[in-house]
Amino acid sequence: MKISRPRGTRDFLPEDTRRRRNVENILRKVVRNWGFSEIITPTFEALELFTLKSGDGIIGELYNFTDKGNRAMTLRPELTAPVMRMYVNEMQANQRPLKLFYFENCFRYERPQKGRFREFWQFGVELIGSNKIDADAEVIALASEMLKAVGIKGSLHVNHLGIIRHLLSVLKTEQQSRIMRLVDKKDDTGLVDYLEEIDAPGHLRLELMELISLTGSEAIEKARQLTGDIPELEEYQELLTLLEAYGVDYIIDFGIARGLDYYTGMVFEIYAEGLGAQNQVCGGGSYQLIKLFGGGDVASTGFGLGFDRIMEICDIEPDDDKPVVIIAMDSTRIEAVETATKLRFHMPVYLDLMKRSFKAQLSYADHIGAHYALIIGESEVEAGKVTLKNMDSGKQELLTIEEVIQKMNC
RNA sequence: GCCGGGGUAGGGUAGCGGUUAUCCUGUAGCCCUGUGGAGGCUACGAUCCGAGUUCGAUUCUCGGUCCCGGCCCCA
Repeated sequence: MKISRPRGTRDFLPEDTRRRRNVENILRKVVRNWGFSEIITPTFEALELFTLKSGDGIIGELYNFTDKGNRAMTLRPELTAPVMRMYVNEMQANQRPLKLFYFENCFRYERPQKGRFREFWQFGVELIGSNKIDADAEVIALASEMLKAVGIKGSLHVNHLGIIRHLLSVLKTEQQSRIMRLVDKKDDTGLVDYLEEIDAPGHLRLELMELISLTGSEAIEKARQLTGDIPELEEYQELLTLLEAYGVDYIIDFGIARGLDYYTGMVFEIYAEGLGAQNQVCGGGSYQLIKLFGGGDVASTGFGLGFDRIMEICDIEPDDDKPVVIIAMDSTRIEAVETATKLRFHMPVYLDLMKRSFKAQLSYADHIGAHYALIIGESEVEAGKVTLKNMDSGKQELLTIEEVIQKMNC
């Protein structure tokens, strides 16, 4: 009986895994250098954690189940909620800001397509405890730096929701969120229809439609003409100034809304090319979720990077790990094992496990792309040395094990 | 949940009603029991699943499933 892999999941072969781990570690290094600490949360959580955040509607998109104690559980579909839950459970007394990051797999019951899987990996950052624009700026700059570190050019779109919210403040809360969702989807006709439906004031319609179309260097000034001098606009300007100091290229985009109610101010998204319909590689903003999970009124800002999408367009290759292949005769197998054991403290070593002929062992070394073969035959054993053969040049020399270690630069 | 395009050895493919199901690559071994990469030889290995049409289906029809892309959704 042949069992196939579950839909939307992937097997990562040795080469894929090496590439992924490599990129993953590059990202980790960057984030650590920005002063963030890695955390791990459970692979499954109480279902309520996510319905509380996103509504019952998401259950259809979850890998949820009832456990043997009749508890409603789910594999995590994302990590922001778990991290906030962890904060509320364990870290409320910690000094702020808390700078946390994670790299974990998530699960969503969705139709797979390019850059979208049922099991996927998210690399995310959450900065908890600061509601200052400085925190927002640092988080955006970090996202931008991470992508740069793995050689991805993306376009970064930033917005400050305070401005659109100011404009909409005359409307009811639920009308506001409906509008935000339509803006997020870039559904202009839907938006016009809805404004008509709720009979929004004419000037508001015009101002809103103009605001969300604003982008580019003049955008702030144009927005000011629409809203007048408001603190949110000041703050936005301050954010942009900081981003320039960080050396981040950004695009002002009043059309970024992120569709969800818990975003409070700054929001951003990064798009990359070569990904088809799913071209967003990063999204984030400042939000208020901690209160929802029973904690205090603590602001956070963070983002998630779609690691699989990054891998799709990232062409960074890991360094060769210079393996050495030991080639022995049947009569020198014991010495070969002993030598391998010593060398394995210093380098990757292959030993023949197939009882192959001398020639076939050498051929194997060639096939796996080894740069060095180490010949241990009877004459080498007699001399108490080994023959190191350079597979590229074909040259070989008789050396002691210590000399081999030194020569291999370990 | 919906729409489109696809499933032939491990990978890449040809055949499109009757073939020992093609070729390349791969893997194991031999030619060649202390020197690899080339070549030759041998072996291994496939029609996604199930129904239907037919004397006969890899080929045609339907259903399922999986893959690819898109819609919806995107926390």
